[in-house]
Amino acid sequence: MDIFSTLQEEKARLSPSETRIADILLNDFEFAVNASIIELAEKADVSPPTVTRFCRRVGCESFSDFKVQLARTAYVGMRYLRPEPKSRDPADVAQDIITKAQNALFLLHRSLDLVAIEKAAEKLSRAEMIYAFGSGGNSSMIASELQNRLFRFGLHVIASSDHSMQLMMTAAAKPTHVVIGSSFSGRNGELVRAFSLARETGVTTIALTQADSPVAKAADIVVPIDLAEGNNIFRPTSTRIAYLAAVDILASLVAYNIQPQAAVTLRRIKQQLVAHRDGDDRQLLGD
Amino acid sequence: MDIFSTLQEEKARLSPSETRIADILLNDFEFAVNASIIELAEKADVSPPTVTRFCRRVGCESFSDFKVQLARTAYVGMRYLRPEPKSRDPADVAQDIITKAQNALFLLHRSLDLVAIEKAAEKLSRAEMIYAFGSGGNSSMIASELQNRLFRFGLHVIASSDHSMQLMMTAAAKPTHVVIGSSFSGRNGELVRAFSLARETGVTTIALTQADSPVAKAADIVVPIDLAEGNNIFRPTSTRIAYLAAVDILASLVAYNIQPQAAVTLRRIKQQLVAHRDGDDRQLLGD
DNA sequence: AACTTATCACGAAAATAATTTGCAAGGATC
DNA sequence: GATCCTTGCAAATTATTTTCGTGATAAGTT
Repeated sequence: MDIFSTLQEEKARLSPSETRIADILLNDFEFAVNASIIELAEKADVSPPTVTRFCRRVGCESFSDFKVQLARTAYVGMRYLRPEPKSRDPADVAQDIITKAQNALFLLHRSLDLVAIEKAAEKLSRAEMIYAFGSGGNSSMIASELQNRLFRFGLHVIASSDHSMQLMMTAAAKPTHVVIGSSFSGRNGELVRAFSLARETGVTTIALTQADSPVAKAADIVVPIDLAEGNNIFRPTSTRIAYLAAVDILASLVAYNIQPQAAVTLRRIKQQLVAHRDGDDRQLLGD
Repeated sequence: MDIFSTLQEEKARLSPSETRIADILLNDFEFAVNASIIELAEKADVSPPTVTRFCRRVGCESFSDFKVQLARTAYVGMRYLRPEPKSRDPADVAQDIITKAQNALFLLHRSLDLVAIEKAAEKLSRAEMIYAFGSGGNSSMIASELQNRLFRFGLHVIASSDHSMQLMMTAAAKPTHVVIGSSFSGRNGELVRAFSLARETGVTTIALTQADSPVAKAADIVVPIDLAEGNNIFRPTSTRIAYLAAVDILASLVAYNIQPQAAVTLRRIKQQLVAHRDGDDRQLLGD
């Protein structure tokens, strides 16, 4: 699929010469994408045929195919090997943040559990009422985001970041309702409690959280979001961007599921907005 | 710098044969990155040398350099030319959303006004009080995000998505305060009013919005966020991801500006959280 | 223990394929 | 009609792959 995963998997089984080639890829990637097979071979102290064999080994047709694959994944998939921003220069900070965000999306995409997300979309589409829970700044944003996205399709959603309210709402929920909760850490004890309560009443629960975490274990359907380590805890945005994208995918699937109803509601919302603004209908739905 | 910008710029000056090559790149990009120079030449109905010349024209050393460049930018920078998701299959929907999000980040990075963003960070760092305004679901999220990020550095921030409150707060603001507002459409009339009011009192105003829009014109410092067309108005997330990344960059710069103070506050917040949870201190700051 | 035999990694050289260069013909433009 | 640009042809160059053979290591055999 992509070279770097393959490299990771195959690493152990590589021969000494091949290992030297792999090292060059990891250490001097810029050189590797621009080099010809001969230059690469020389630098790795191997013969060109060995390079060709290496390419085949990691799943490419040929050396040129290999270079294309390399260049393609590297743009997003590779840079996270780069540690912290080089300097405090705004350009570097920006570059660093953008790269990490793109990388978070890349990793999310790779690890996405489509079956779970489809199942979740299915449940949400049929829900008579949806409760979106989350706390702590990040997850509360995801909860409002769920509300913001789903009400547009004519679904009934209420978001809450208030533990007590969450419990009361869950207690009042019926089996035709759905509770969906987000927890970046997976250790939001109050959310676990709400999920357990829901389970007693037969209310379906969906969690957007780390796999195998307490929150995940308490939910019926888990949409796992596991990003590799290295996310600076003081800079949560890249993780959050991954969550947002997951919500986006979920909401889009829900929209497709309930197409006609969603279209009508969206059109009405849009008419309101256009009338309110200056008649420009190419603008986003919601400022 | 990257091929697609060059292509955009050069497009008009290309000869007929070169135009045919360019068309293939745009229409059948997958073919183009995998093809050899001969295959590409055949498909474009030109001779291989013409392809080589074309590569030079768009700023590459050679054909292979060209392919690397192509593969490199294309992964994120190109796919937005692809219209809608190919199908409703979850995998396609996910791929489409991730690609668009990455692309939004790519475009943001390219068009970022670093000078403006640095100036904004400067003002925010020194502000005695910060008001973060935004409405409409998307921008209100950005406003809370600003609050969520900046309070962690020990700054005094209050976010509001309520027009009347925004006006009252602005009226009460002092010249040492800063008003920062977000508007995706740039046409939030109430925000324009708040900005104008602030200007009368000498309060600095910062806008995160489309360049040259009414909101932008009303602000002292504009951090323009202009993403190319083609963002489905029913799916605002990719635009919002760009805004979030912009906020992230802004907040990081502010953090660097006020380093010691920020570090102290962050540490205290973290202690609270760790004590409250199970002592695991590698988790994100805020769930 | 010594001797096959098989297997594999690897490089040299040959064969093949791809890419570039030089040059000339055909058009367009002034 | 002169000039410039575009383009393709063919040769030259360069890059890549294949083939084949060597040497090393491991496994089996006497």
